[in-house]
This record gives sequence, C-alpha cells and structure tokens, in this order.
Amino acid sequence: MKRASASRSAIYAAVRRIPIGRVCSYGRVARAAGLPGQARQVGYALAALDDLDVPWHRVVASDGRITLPGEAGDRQRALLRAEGIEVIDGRVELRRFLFEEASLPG
DNA sequence: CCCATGACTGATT
DNA sequence: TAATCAGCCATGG
Repeated sequence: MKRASASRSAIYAAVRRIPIGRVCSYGRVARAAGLPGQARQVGYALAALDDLDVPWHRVVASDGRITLPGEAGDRQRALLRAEGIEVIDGRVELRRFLFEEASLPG
C-alpha cells in the first residue's frame, strides 16, 4: 500500500470535514487543504484512496457533476442519494447542497 | 529528464 | 447549457 504524502493527508482531512448531506468541489477541497489550484491532485489522491473513513463521494466537480468514470460514478450517485442529496442527470444542485468550508489546512 | 495521463477549473465562445 | 482551451501538477514509464 502506498504511503500518503503530507499533501494527500491534508486533502483527506479536508474531505472528512464535509458534513453528511453536503458536497464540496475538488477545487474547494484543494483550497481547504492549502493547495489552491490543485484540484486535479484532489482527484488523484482520492483515486488512490484506501481509507474508508474518507467520504470521497461528497466531492464533485465545480459545476456539481459527478466526473468519476465507470461504475464508480454509479456508486457515488447511490451514496449521495443515500444521504438525501438529489442527483439529477449526473449532477448535484450546488445551490442546495454545496458545503463551503474555510480555506484552512489541516 | 521527457512524455503521457488524469475523480479539475475558469474563461471564452 | 455545451464545447474548447490553456493552466495546473503528481505519478509512472
């Protein structure tokens, strides 16, 4: 198993702060983790995730879309719906479910 | 070191 | 709303 870098740990910490029933975008998570402009790294970190305590499914693209490929996307949609989040046509209504967390690392 | 890839984003058209 | 494009950067070959 790969060891998590400091940046990845910060990313995971930020994702863990997203409350149930809310979502956050990759870019916002990156900022909250102290890595502004590195949204792709968030996706990369989540792709390599093996820590089940991280609610990765609450992270969507900046326009609310589920950009996760293949069956994993279906899994994410199911998990979101299970938390009461509406997913219409592969996307979440950010106006209702976006969680805006502080840009604080750790 | 170079190159390709990717769970992205913001601006522009 | 959708399509394009440039910028972003860790990871692996």
